[in-house]
Amino acid sequence: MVIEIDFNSDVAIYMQLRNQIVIGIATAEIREGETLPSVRQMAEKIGINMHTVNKAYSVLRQEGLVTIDRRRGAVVTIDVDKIQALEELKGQMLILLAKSSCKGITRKEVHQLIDEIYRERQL
Amino acid sequence: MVIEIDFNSDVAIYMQLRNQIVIGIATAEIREGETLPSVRQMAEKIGINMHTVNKAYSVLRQEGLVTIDRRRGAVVTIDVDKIQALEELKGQMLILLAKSSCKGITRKEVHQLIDEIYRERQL
DNA sequence: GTTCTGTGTTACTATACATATAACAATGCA
DNA sequence: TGCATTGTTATATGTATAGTAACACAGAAC
Repeated sequence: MVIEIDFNSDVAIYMQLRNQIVIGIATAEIREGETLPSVRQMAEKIGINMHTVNKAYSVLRQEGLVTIDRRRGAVVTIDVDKIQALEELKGQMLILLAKSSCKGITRKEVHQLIDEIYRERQL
Repeated sequence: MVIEIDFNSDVAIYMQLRNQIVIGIATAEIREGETLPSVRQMAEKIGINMHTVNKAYSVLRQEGLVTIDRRRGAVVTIDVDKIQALEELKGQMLILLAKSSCKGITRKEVHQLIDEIYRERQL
């Protein structure tokens, strides 16, 4: 799994990493039960600090996507709480849609964009 | 326009304010050409610091939703760059969809949720 | 014209978060 | 046992968030 960090982005490094791992899990590039590289390995691979990787893994744990264990490291273990996930999605989606609506993007275009993303990324 | 801030949220206050103003513009509760309350008025109304409001307004300016002028304050002036808006939307939507997909939310459910949001909030 | 009020802006401060370095503690293997 | 690898803790530093106080400009009131 290739991970690319944009150091000029205003998105925090640990968040960029978290996002790409989430995408990796969603696209089955990383499967449930598999172990993520150790914080040191991952850190060296992408040229950031071990601690920043640790933070990303912690966020993933808090989001119920991995479990962390001193022996095995971070294992992809999805804890599905669909109701909470839907609520969360709704709140964040509202903000995205509102901004888009201001910019003249229609409901139809949003639906098309979503299908496009599912198709392109094989979600 | 009623604005509510959750001081226990992990979302920054200025971002919560920005979000609610974006929703206000999207739902035409605030129309193009109208002026937002002055930073002091808004700050007092919702019980936060003037400077935090200023930050929210600055973000809105950077996003091309308002223009700021020492005389008139913050005026809703939408600068439509649809191509850029679509690109931005796509990037953020991908992350949302990936997370949702991990949690077992289907493409169909996403489409339904979007229609639900448009209906409920009259976007 | 002068004063007063209201506007955003700037300077400065305190706190929290993001990121990094170094040392630590626990586990597993040779 | 001794070594290597794991996540963790302690500490430091730069950046972002949020706040207080003082400023400078524009317009209204007088």
